[in-house]
Amino acid sequence: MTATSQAEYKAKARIIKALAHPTRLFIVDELSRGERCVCELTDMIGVEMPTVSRHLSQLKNVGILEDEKRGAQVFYRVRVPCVLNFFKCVEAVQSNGKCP
Amino acid sequence: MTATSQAEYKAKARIIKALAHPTRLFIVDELSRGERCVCELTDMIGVEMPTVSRHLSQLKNVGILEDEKRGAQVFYRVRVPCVLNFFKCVEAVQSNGKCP
DNA sequence: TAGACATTTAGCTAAATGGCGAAGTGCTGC
DNA sequence: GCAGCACTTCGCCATTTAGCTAAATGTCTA
Repeated sequence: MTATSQAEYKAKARIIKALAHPTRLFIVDELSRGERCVCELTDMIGVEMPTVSRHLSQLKNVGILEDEKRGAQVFYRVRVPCVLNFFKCVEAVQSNGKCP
Repeated sequence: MTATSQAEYKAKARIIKALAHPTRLFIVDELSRGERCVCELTDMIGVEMPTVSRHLSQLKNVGILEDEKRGAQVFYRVRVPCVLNFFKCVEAVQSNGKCP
């Protein structure tokens, strides 16, 4: 593995890692149905707002989500919808191995 | 988020987490071109064999890879090819956000 | 059966991660 | 202007992760 391709795998891994957490997976799934503000997501998830905020930052920093401030609230939405395809493939891994 | 769906997200996150590492991403990419034994992969990657073996175990444990022992060697291959689609989507995240 | 090779497992350490509460920032409405 | 809400950042701690070396397991061949 060359130094260059090593750096490329690292960059890609960083994006996948952003999805590799139950709470962040829930967030992406929920936002696939439309934008939500941080407080709405916090109500749905069982953790404190600072924690939710940090999960959202991670997803935004790698480019999966984008945010928009409207008044005192910040609304998040999915910027790259194809990440939702991950769910189907993950289900294939979980069950029979037959890809969709 | 109900306890049930929490458990489901956790199970899915575990699979995605298995992919969320540069070395494991390289392994999956390399095995997409055909099976390889542990020593071949170790030669390509710049880390010790025990480390490679543990990466392989993680990918196998979640069901992404399967292995076959032939003589003294163990060959690994991809069990669920659709995980390769992740690469294209990750590239979309990296660039313009346009899904493939 | 002994020695060499391929792989996995175990034990250790350093670094990263995820949670919390407290504190800081910024907008809104009184 | 200040009280209150929405959100982010900070500092802390517990847990997990990834690497290493050493040791264990399994296979082949002389």
